[in-house]
Amino acid sequence: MTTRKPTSTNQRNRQVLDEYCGMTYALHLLGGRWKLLILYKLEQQKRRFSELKQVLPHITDRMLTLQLRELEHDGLVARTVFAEVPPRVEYELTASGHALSPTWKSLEAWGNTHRQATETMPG
Amino acid sequence: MTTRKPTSTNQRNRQVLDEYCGMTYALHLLGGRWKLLILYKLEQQKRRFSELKQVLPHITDRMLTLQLRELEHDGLVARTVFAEVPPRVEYELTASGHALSPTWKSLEAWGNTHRQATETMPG
DNA sequence: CTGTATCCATAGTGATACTG
DNA sequence: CAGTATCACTATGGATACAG
Repeated sequence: MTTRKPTSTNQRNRQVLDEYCGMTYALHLLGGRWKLLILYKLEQQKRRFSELKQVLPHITDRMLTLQLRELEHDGLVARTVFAEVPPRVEYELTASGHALSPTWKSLEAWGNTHRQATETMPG
Repeated sequence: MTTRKPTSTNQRNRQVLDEYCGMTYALHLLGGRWKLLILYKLEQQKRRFSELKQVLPHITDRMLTLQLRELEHDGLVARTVFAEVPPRVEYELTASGHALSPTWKSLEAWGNTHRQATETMPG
């Protein structure tokens, strides 16, 4: 039975999250292997589906679609379909998406600093 | 065979990460359901194992131990064992752990803002 | 070109019982 | 008190084939 629902990732207990802060909420929106990377690539410029695949070399069609859908659902990415032949779809960040910039700059800075501080660690 | 190694979470392809930035590196150190919460609780004050269990009501012994070990291994948390009876162990943030404060304040702020902006969204 | 459907492997998490 | 061991389940991610 199990009622499989593979069309959505990160749909864990929201109840648990609600007990905590915006931080945890944010982490769940951003969790997973690809979302931050996608956001990062879209911050630079708006891109088409195939362009995202090129700048995210290891991602599969399925995962890109899935992650993009969730990002769209969560209001971080806007999707524009052009009624053309061949079909064209463009993705770009919303205001909320762009508002994340300071955060991940901070996170990136911390990551780099901490990485250096522990660079002798085995991989 | 599969060589099960359940003692460590978040040990995915580091190769993929290396292509990217400190942000992604940081996300892998911080990923998972509990780490940010643990860090958050430890920033307020140093705590014992049982005290952490109390402030993290839904966590299991196993997960708390696992996450704490990784945090310790990654240099974010310091563990102090007191040779007493009954045993006492205290956890506290390292300098690197504390250095994350600005980041998660930023993330939390974004989370709260975005949450309000989308609060009409269905759960 | 931009996806969707199906099947599958693995990582992450949790429940429970047991130990120094 | 502060863990460890074992087993099980679910979510996440991936391969491949197919479709509008």
